[in-house]
Amino acid sequence: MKAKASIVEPQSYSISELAREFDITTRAIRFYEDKGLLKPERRGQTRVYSPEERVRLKLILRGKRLGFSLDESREIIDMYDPAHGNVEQLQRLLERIAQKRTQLQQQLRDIESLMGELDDAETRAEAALVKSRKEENP
Amino acid sequence: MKAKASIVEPQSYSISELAREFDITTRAIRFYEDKGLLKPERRGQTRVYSPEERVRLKLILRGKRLGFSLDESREIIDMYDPAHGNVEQLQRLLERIAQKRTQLQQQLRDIESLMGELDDAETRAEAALVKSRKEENP
DNA sequence: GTTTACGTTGACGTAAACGTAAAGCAAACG
DNA sequence: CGTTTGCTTTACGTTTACGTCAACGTAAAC
Repeated sequence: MKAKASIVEPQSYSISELAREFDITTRAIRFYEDKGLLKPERRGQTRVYSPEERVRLKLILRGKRLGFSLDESREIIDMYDPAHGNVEQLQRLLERIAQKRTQLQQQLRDIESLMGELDDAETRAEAALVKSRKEENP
Repeated sequence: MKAKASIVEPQSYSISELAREFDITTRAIRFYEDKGLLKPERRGQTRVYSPEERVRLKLILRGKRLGFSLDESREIIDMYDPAHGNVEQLQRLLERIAQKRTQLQQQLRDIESLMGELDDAETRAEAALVKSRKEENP
């Protein structure tokens, strides 16, 4: 029993719709296609994006937020699709998954420490602010 | 009562020592200096790095792991130093701290979801691997 | 005394990720 | 019918973050 909300997901998107939604340029979207990360259909000349393509775009942008290159994002996206068939490839896939996980764990640690330092910096800045206000209003 | 370990921290480092330690090139280190992220002293012509400069380098590299540009890393590093004096600057600093925190929280969410997806992908890949092995050894 | 190691300053090259016109087609509007 | 709107391809430009020589200095090692 899946209860869908009353907002129906569009079955297709234009390039400028996607650009507006994600606040990027159409140039960027075409660039991702050039690099093999997107493969929209064509209605004549014009690009038509399916909901699946839209998801791929979201994954690309999430990758960017995490500092991934487009090649890295492509690799990650490729991890979702069917199973790459043979044993060797599957083992390489499992290795890459493990590597990515390790990298993400490092990023988690980096974020934690940076968060702590931001807290400290904030504390000092607030203290300095109070002091600064006193000096300006003695 | 602080009990220091028996390993004494060097009081200074050469550029190639730092390059080896962090597995980067001396070219990169000089580049960071060009961009104003490092300011080593000089013994004659030669650069001499204090432990503090070494920490700054570590912060730069942590920034890179989080996908920050050098400009962003410089901003973050600048958040640590004395208090920038006047009220306006302190308020801008507090704003930037808040912004960075928001960004890091987004990164945390991104990592969480990606971690989950890696788990799924791993599960599927392992299943496909078992199946693939059976087919090769029927 | 010269090879070897390590350092220096240019200066040019390059890969990634787009930005920015330029020029053209195609439907839709007034 | 002309023009605005939206899309297309082609192509050169730009920024970031270094890589890669080249040519030179200095100092220890053989």
